[in-house]
Amino acid sequence: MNKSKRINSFYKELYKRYGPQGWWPGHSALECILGAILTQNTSWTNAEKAIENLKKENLISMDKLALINADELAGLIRPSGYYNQKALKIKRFISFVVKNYGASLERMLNGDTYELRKGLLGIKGIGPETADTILLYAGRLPVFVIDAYTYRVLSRHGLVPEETTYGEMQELFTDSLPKDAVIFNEYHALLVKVGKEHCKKRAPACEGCPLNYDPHTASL
DNA sequence: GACCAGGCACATC
DNA sequence: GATGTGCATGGT
Repeated sequence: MNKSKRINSFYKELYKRYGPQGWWPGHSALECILGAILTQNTSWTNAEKAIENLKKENLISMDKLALINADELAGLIRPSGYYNQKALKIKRFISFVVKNYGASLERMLNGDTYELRKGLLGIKGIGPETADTILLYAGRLPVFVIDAYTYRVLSRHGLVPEETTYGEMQELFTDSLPKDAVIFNEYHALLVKVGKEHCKKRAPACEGCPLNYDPHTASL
């Protein structure tokens, strides 16, 4: 079985076992974007607490976030960790949208995807994972998100070598799957799910993994 | 108390 | 190019 087929059958197997995840609908594009920044190297539950604080203050708004100062913002997003850094990241992102898209997320997300990705990567504090998360989850654009779970689950199942780069891994998914944001969303969510349950960082390779995937026989 | 959690930038060799 | 470090809270 070639690489693309493995990527496809792995998805089918995960989907069969865990079903649709319906992940991260988020109530708005802006909320998804804030979540993408706030969850950097942080559990989603902590990022969620920070989002709740912003909601309480009615701050999920381009205008409000443009006006608030970074220190006050930092205080509100404290539970997400790295709060001083993240407050600056959010402010820089807002400035980017104001400057380039007249403060309109819709205008931002409806332009050329490749150009937008480059622009997002130009913002200090937004790297490839965060940029792609914004494109996929806020923009519903067919861009595959690679994260720590993706690396771990795929390498432990022998689907890619350990040293695979972000770009290489993304290319593998992009070239193997239909270019569909819904599938990319589901697949990524399923990888996080199985990663959390059966592919923990310290545990020996895939102890108790229900997938029982053997890369040599490619039995999936 | 150590370790982990849906990263990223920057310094140094 | 690889490797190390700061950023920080909250759960296990």
